[in-house]
Amino acid sequence: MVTGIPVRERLVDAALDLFDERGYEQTTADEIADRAGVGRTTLFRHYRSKEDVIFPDHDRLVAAVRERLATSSAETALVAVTDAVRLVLLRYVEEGDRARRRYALTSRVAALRDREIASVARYQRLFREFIAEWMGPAPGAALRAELMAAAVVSAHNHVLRRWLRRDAADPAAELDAAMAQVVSLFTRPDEPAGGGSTVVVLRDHHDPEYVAATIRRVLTQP
Amino acid sequence: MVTGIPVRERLVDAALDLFDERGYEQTTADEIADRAGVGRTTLFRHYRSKEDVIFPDHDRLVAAVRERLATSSAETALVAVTDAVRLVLLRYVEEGDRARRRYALTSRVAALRDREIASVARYQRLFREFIAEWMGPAPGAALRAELMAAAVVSAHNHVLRRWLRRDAADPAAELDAAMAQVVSLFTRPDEPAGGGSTVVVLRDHHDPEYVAATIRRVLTQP
DNA sequence: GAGCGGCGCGGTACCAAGTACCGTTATGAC
DNA sequence: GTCATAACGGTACTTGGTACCGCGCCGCTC
Repeated sequence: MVTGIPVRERLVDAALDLFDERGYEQTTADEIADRAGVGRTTLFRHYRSKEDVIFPDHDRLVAAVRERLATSSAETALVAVTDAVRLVLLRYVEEGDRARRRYALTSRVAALRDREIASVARYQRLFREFIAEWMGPAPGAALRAELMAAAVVSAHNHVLRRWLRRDAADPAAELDAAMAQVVSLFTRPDEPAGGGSTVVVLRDHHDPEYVAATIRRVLTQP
Repeated sequence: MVTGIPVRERLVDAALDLFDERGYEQTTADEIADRAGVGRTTLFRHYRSKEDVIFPDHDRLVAAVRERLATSSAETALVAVTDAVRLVLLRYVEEGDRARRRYALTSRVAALRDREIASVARYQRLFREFIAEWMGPAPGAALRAELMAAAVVSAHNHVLRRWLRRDAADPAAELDAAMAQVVSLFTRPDEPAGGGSTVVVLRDHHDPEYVAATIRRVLTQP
């Protein structure tokens, strides 16, 4: 082969192009392999299935999330959760245009949408288990953990979709704000009932202006 | 045919039995049809896919949920949501043992678990759209609606799983309690800040004792 | 009772995803 | 030069799912 572009990349490009041109179901694995200049066998050697070609390595990302969650104490649990979910968001954002093309496909093709949802559910499960362990065996904690995990993932999805639709200029900041809202939602009832305390979780290397802006955003749109 | 049992039922029983005996992937569509005493064509005439055999008519249930949500005003929105999600729970509970067998399968087989998750996501989408419309175009409402829809579905899943594991004697009551917690979670911040108001949403035909018990449960395990 | 139209069913053939296996080629170590 | 390894391609096979055709059964009409 003349091209220096790796096989995996060529396959992804070929698949995305063909899915756009002819639709997902109408595109056969042979055609993808042909356009990428490889055999059908090679396609399935690199990707487990036809869907897998356009989905990133979720397994690796799930592992990264698990790792980030594992390195945290009880005090830093919420920071770990926020960091971990930001990890996922940034992975998408790094993909840039490719993530947007995938989003356009998942919006049209039910099979791909289901696949995406199943992937997200794995993150949610991770968060649920982590939060449940963090909350301990108190009565009602299991439900609270499940609700909070769902909220975390939903916040992520919300911001991600906004970014995919080009409605979010600074997705990381929006995620921080959304996560702050989630955290406040689930920690407020346990507060001393002072009425209106808000918890904001941020990474440690933001500049003060950014922190101020984020806090302002959280407080002005509760 | 001698048996008076409908074909669809025979297919479901055959599929569940075979999945238990040999596992899901190891069971072929031919075998299911054979055991049910019909041809392979007939199987795919009644069910769109091999998975579909053991999953209930989600389409019909989704339609029922949509219908229940549609018949509600702004004041009764939360009651409609609670009723609708209870509709889904009770549909599972009515299935009884069959739901439990399916649960055992979805716990083992990744493909079936993904399928189940995708189905649940459709309910969640319905709730999200309904709640978003109910909340209106206020800033931050879209996120709040998404969080609340996720919480509603999670509450349902939590109770459902407890019932499937035989940990819930009265799933309807538990769902009421869980939903009350969800509603309070998302309505408390808008309250006059009196500190500790709890909203309980119940069906209108419960007897007073039941109402009292539910309220007690909600207040004692916040 | 003869015809007749709809309906549920079975069989065959076909398509495409995914798997298993084998042969080929290139690359690099010794 | 030889051998080992890894990546690739081709062929054949299994299986889920679709399309199509033909058969038998039931009820209806005349």
